[in-house]
Amino acid sequence: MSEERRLAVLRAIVEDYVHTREPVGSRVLTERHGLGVSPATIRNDMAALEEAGYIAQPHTSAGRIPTDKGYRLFVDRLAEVRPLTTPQRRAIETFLSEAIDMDDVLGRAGRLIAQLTGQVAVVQYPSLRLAGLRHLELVPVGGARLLVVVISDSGRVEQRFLDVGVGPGAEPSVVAVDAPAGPEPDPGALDEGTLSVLRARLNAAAAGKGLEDLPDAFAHVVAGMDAALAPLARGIADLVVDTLGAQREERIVLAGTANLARAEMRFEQGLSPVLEALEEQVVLLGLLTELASEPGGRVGGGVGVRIGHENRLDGLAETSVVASGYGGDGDTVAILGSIGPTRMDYPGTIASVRAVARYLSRVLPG
Amino acid sequence: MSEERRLAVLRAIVEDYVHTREPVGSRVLTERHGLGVSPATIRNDMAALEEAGYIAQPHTSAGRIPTDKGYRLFVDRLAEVRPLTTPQRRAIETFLSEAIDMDDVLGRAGRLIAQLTGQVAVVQYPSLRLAGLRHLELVPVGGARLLVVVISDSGRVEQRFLDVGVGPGAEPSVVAVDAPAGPEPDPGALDEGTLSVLRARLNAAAAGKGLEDLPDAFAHVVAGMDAALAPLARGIADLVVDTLGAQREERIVLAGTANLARAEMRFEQGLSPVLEALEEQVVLLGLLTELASEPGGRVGGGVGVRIGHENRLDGLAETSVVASGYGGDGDTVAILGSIGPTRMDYPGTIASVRAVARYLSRVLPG
DNA sequence: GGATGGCACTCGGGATATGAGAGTGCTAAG
DNA sequence: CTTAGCACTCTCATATCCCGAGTGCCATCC
Repeated sequence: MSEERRLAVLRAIVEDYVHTREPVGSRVLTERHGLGVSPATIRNDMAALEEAGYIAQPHTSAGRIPTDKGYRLFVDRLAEVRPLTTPQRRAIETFLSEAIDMDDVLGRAGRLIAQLTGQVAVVQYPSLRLAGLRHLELVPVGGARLLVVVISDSGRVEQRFLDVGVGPGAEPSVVAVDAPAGPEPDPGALDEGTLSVLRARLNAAAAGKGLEDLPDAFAHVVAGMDAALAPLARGIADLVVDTLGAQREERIVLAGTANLARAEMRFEQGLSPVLEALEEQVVLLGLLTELASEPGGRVGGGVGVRIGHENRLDGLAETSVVASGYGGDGDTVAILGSIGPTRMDYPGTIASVRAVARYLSRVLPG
Repeated sequence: MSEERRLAVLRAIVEDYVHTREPVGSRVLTERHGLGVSPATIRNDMAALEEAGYIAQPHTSAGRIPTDKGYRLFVDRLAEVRPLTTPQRRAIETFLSEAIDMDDVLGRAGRLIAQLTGQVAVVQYPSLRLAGLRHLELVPVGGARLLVVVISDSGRVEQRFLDVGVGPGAEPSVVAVDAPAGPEPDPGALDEGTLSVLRARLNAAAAGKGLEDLPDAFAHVVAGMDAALAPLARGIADLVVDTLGAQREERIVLAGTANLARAEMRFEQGLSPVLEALEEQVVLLGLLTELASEPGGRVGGGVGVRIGHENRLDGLAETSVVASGYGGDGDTVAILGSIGPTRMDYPGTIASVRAVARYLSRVLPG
């Protein structure tokens, strides 16, 4: 009862099950994989594997299927890395290099992963790097609202609404819903001249400053201002600092949700829980972050794998997540990955995720 | 065999079927709706309605279900408008007014519609209004790429990558994939000084100009430039004009896809075709545009309804789309809507879509 | 001691039969 | 024009059966 053969049996079970989607019995195991022993022998090994919790049978007298634990062993020790083919790599590079802007890059990355893996892809927007302010633009928009556009040195662009006339702070209060449509005579300080002054002073104050120096620089500007303008200036300054300092970016893009409905993806519980989990972007984001940052459960190349119940989310109990960080200079600024049934092609998925992550890291603004 | 009663029967069939999701027979029709006649009478009416193509029976001796044509008649002439309750309106306003920026507004609008209708929501990003250039920012990003940020007078912000060192034009060519990661010594004209000059001149040239005057203004700048810089300047100028002039914005956001998997939504063909159709954003966008712009097939308040096969998309043959334009000053700048099974609550869906569209129109930068 | 062949046993799932119920169309009468 | 009665049709749910795949165990062999 050699240990190696038992592992070989487990690998064969995983590969066969992933391929056929049906519980695999001792007979087909000996036939389809060159194990060189009889079904009876395999049965003994399978009994041992089941005892150890690596495989299970859906019901008595059916074939065996791998458990989460079995997949885990497979991923950690048995899976052979299967690098992408050169044409595949080339296709990735071509497709991504055609992107027109950042949104497009991430959208394409998602579609790419979805297509390569046949599963759902999830791509997190890169967090705003801690970087200086490159330009601040103020645009008045309908009513008493101001659009504050922040462009950082690293090339990130963020927009925020600011309700004027109310107190400063990042949380705008409820806008008056009864206000007539269209621009109205500005009650306060929204005329172009004022805005120009504000914009010029704030930009000048921020020029060349690092993020840590911004609050002081802005405070100076605010202090040297008319009493009438000071509150507005302070509101803007706070908003900018807040925006630049916000570490995590909450947006993620999904792609390939249609793959969930494909016949290959029969989930026991149906796909409602999965779809619901995918819509809980905040939770999903937490999962990804956790996954990318934990030292354990990772395979080569910075790719992390969470299998079945290892995901805390109930909705993803029947799925596995393969994710990798990506980012400009080797440090992870965001995460992207693929989500599919636990019965997935792990080597292929890992290779695809890694390839796209690497390419993104290379091409993204550092 | 009064005409009104026949229509009443049709209305009752639609309402009952929408409610119970089961073919409705003559008996329950008389019981649940106060029609005041016997089942036999109803049967005669139903025979006539079937003859006219408004209803059909899934198989002999089952109840009747409305056809697309039947729904159409219902929507056009029989549906009673059912305005939202005041608390509902208030919830919409509160939830949307908490949005932090444009992305957030549209995301919230989508989730709102999805939740109100229990269906899939689709929200198109507003097209870039034809407006002047407010500010142009140039940020060098890793390698030979330039990030061009365009802020228009109307508050729209667009970002585009531009590969430098290659010809001008909006289509960047394939970036060299073998380039080492990280910033490299700029081969051409990407140093800060040069960029400052370019930015200053281009911004100055554009100040106060309308969109139509931009090309000329930029051409002047380019003409007065060093031969070394002229190509880059022209590249940027072209990109900006192209970006501002692009009429249609391709992005849309979806929300509530999880609703598709709910038990209430059993589609004959399964949901694969639906999910696939939803992923074809370009086609979907075409559908929405068409829907919002056609004069026919609209009900009150600018809301358009497409029922079943009226959608050209095969994947949406079993679904109806309820959509409305929205936009700042009464003119439609983008579209939003809800997609669900043809057997949907039309009055409720129409009311929800209209309410959100109206609120967005009122609150969005004009 | 591990590998193998034989064998009785279990169980899921497909095919078939059956019956109940809902609904219809038609006809004749009010 | 409406209504009651009636024979007919068809779906769906239930029950039953049977086949085959697969197992566990035991005796045997190398």
